[in-house]
Amino acid sequence: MSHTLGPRQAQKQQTRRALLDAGLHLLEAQNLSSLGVREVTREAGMSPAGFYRHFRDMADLGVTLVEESLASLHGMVLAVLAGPDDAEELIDRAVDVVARHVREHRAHVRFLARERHGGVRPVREAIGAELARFADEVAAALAEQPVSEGWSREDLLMLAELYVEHLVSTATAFLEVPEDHPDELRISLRARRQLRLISVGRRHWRDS
Amino acid sequence: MSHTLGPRQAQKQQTRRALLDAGLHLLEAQNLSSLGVREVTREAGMSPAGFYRHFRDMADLGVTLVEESLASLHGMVLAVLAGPDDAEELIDRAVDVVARHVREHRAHVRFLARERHGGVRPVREAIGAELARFADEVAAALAEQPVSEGWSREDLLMLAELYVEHLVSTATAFLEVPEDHPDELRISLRARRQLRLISVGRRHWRDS
DNA sequence: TGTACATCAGTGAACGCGCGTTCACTGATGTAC
DNA sequence: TGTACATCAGTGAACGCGCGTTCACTGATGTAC
Repeated sequence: MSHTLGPRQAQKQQTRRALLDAGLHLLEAQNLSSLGVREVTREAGMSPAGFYRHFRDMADLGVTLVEESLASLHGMVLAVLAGPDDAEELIDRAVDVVARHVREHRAHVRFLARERHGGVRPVREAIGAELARFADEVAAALAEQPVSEGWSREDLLMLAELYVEHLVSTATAFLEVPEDHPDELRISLRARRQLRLISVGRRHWRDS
Repeated sequence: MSHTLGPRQAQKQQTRRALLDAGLHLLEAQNLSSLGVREVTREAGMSPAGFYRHFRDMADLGVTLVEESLASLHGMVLAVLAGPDDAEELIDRAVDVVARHVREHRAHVRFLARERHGGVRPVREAIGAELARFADEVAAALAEQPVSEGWSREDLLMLAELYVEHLVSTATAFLEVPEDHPDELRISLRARRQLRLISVGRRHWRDS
């Protein structure tokens, strides 16, 4: 049960959120490895020392951001995969879900793209672990689809990893274009076409 | 003609190289956006002020690194694509070329992966432009292959972009594993299998 | 070849500045009775 | 309900430090004659 927090805890959570939001905002224009404690607290409107009531250091704040960055996408993509069998429809829905996720969580997605190979080890590793988990779940979802009959666990995982990489690269392509820019359509179409090609390969995998 | 440089110019080039190497080395553990002028000059064994005889700022040094980072891979991949028609053989060679490139230019590849979505705009844009050019060249090379008969320019480009993304993600997968680690084999096998799947899709693209 | 002057890569000192972290503090919230 | 004490989120001052950039300099290299 989610028993209501006392005023003290509620205030603390609010400050914590302000710090995370301030960080997220500043990270649109720089890397975590150059983000400063004073910079974040200034943006959040509090004194520098207060930072340490919430996070040990910037890497700690970063790891928290990783956890919340992939959360919603996870569920939505898996829901799509559990949907209709029709390949075309599945592809369209998957690409739409990614496009929407980028539109609604732009800063989070940018953060993930930026820090996935970034210079802060704990954050990099957290992102890697999340994506690996995601690929496992996608593999499990693929296994449920009729097309996957006769596929080994190993091949399903390599396919899932191909899909996850493709999803990530599609999301980052959306990021490279300003919001509501006409190029968004070009990116969607290309992503769909690539997924269709992979889908064709999948159907003819065994008999070739 | 490459007329020999006088001692003065030769010395200058050597210092410049020392700065680039120092930067490259330091960037194994951090992002460009947190790399300092004093840090690089200290590593290169010279005084801070000397930096400005070679680069306007760190972004300038970064753009130089981008240019030299993709140079050798470019040529090698295109050479592979112009090679034998046999898909299996092509795939094996391509993956080997990537694996070798990562082994021989680890710091450069890490730099590209790290700064591709990093916080330094000119560098990010330089990498994006290089990769776009690379995709164009791959598309042109694909057009020469018999399998591509009947493919539109547009579809060839979307396929080329899929290949380039896959190449990049394979390269970064190699980076995530220590040098000469047994997992390198796992990554190679997975990459080959994924390329094979794409190749199957390609062969059945039109008649599906 | 020698001489007199020009160039310019790299130096070392200096500047003002913002950084991360610590500390004792304060006052609102929580708790025990 | 009221009172007396405990907790602890956020403050403001202080610290020592390394930063980017500038500047006048030096001495080796280049060039004109």
